[in-house]
Amino acid sequence: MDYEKISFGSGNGVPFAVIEGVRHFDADRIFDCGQCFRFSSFVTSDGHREWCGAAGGKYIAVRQEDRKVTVFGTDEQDFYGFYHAFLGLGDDYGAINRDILSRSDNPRLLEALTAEDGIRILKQERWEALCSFIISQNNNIPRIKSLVSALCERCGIPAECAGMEAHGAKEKEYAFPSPGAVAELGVEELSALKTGFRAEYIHGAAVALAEGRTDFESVASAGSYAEAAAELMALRGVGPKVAACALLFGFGRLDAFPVDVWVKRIIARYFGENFDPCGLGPYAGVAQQYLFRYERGFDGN
DNA sequence: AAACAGGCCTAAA
DNA sequence: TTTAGGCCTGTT
Repeated sequence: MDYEKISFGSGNGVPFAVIEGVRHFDADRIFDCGQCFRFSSFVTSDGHREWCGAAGGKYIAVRQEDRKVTVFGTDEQDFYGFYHAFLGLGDDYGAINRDILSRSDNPRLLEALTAEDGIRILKQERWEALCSFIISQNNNIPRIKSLVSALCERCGIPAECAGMEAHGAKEKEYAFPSPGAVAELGVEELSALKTGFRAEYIHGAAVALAEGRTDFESVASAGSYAEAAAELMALRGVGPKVAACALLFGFGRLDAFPVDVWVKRIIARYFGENFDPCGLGPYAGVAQQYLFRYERGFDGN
């Protein structure tokens, strides 16, 4: 495992978890690589930079000091119930990196992995991941963030954030809304949130989930990547890229390999025409994130 | 001002 | 089966 010890405490009425001796964990790279849209960096009054946002029904703040990571806003029960997996701490990135490198001698991949080591694939909630990436199409990241945040404020239930003002929480913070809540909004209201042509995609997916016509359990237990992706792509507005992102970031399918314009460029330039992501093995999606972030570059917002 | 932003759908070869 | 346009909206 990639850490030595986890302990818990509380201060100023805020519970926290402390992960010590972490390796392959870089909060900046994790939260600033385009995989999630609800976290932003915040500098506390005592000068600590943290990544803060709502996930798992609560507002949390992640602070990293070298090999020590503190997660504010979670107690032991929440932590093992959600945030441990959310932060990818159940995955062994030392082993993942070795596996990736054992399958490819591509110099660009080695370079990217070396430069971007510390990225971990967040295990986000399934619907949040799917819905967010439906929204992402033909949008840039700042706008995706603002649309997702508008949606949460419009119909998400309040996220627990007591005592978290010192970590950048506003008076009210909101969890990502359930499919039912989004379905109830209707296409009109979704449109009013400036989601544009995606409004009917979002609504259709929300209804399919709420009615159980699309079943995430079934997607999660699909025998192959292709089957899982096909179930998601039955939804209007969900193509190969959005499905891959949902599976990678929401279902823990680390073999999912989203191909967007950047990755297309990377493949063309460094890998060649007959590139097959399957060749990168069961952690191809992790490799994709290394390559993607290395190529694109992020500046921390 | 025109082009583009982490795609997808539809129509047409 | 593959390939062009068009698409809401906002920013540069």
